[in-house]
Amino acid sequence: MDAPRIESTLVSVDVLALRFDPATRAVLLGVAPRALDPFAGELALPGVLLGRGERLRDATRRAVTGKLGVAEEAMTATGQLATFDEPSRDPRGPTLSIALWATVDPAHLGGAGPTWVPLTAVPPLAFDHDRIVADCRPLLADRLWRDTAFTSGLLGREFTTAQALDVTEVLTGDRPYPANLGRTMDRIPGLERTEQHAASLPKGGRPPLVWRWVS
Amino acid sequence: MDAPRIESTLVSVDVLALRFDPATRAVLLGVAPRALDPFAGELALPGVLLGRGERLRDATRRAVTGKLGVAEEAMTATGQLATFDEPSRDPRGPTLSIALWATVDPAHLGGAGPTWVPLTAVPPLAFDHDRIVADCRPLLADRLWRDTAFTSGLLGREFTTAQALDVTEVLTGDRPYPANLGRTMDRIPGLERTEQHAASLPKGGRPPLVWRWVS
DNA sequence: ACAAAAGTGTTGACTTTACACCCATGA
DNA sequence: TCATGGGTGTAAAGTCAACACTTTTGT
Repeated sequence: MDAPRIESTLVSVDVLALRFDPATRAVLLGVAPRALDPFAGELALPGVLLGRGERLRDATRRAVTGKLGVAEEAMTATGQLATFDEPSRDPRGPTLSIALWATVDPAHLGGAGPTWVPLTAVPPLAFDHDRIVADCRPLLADRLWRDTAFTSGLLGREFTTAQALDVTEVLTGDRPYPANLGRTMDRIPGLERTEQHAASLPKGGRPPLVWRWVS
Repeated sequence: MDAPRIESTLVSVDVLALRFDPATRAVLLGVAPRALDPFAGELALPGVLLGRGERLRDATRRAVTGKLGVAEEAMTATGQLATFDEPSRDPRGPTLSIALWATVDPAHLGGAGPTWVPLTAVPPLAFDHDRIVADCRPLLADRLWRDTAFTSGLLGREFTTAQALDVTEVLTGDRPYPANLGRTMDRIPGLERTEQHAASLPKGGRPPLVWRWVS
């Protein structure tokens, strides 16, 4: 807090960019092959060095647009997860890593395809990113249905019960009964069940309800 | 994550150093008057600039021993809370602040007295430290009885039901029934009720049970 | 004995979980 | 009309809050 006596730390922002894919019923994590020296060519979380005076949210945006090639408008929400301070995590030297989540709306995805891998089957990543993903998974699960920014960012403004079931299953590890999840969602302020039903599924079956965020 | 294009951010570590005082039945926050230029003389959370390659826990230790004059052995546990990134929070320039908690054992307190203020009545602090304390309060309350390192650090290796009631009241805002808190504690792994009873209270009344951490 | 404060047992309300049954759709 | 899968209602199980009552101390 006083005069810097030693050279200050580098701070990187590493992002868990998430989107839900209704077709494969999976939550996908955005990763990109590294362009430069350490771990060049290997997959890694999108990350940037935090600029002086830069806000975490802006750095997150920079990482997702720059490294993943996702359009700015596609980013729906962001938030903090945790900080990783292992000095050896970057071979170039000690670097603090602040992990954040960001949700991406598949509808506004540009053409250039970043690599999206299922959150349930993340391949080995560069640096300590495997550990970051592993440590942050329970934090993400905890946010679902309790942090509305996160939940609505992931599911979009409108979604069906079936999609809600899928997302919950991926993040928490088990699939709730549809009835019970419906009651959970009924208790969430700003979320309402509509009269609409989604287009029915290829295999038949009753078409699911559509839910919508209002606030 | 690549070559630094802009000057990197300064990172400070600001600590919510907490101890429980059975005599006044209060949770106390350690603060210290600032020695140097910005806000000199005003009270502030103990904080230091994070050194290059320094671990957060070490910086926390440095802040608590250096700024509060608390002995190294008195620090019982530490943990992360949140990161504050408002660029204008430090008049000297943009500085990231990582807030952490640390628990201090009153038994090992040195002679030199830092300022301990009740967590329920924190005076105005320098920088944005008022905001940090306000934002972190619910995070602390959430950790009680769920994070054993935090809880045992705050209450010590042995404590009475009465003290547990007091700490819970300060952090959560209302005082549970002794019976119900006892049942909550029964469910915590590593915590056991002993056969001992504490010395009785000045005003009379039944002496409370002693609880002890085992693991 | 009385007041104070902690501990015990129990009850009712509420929440969570589970499941049997009903409905809507494609094949 | 059958298989598929979501929706409804409900009942059992579990959790939580409240309180009457008992126990142990100081005065």
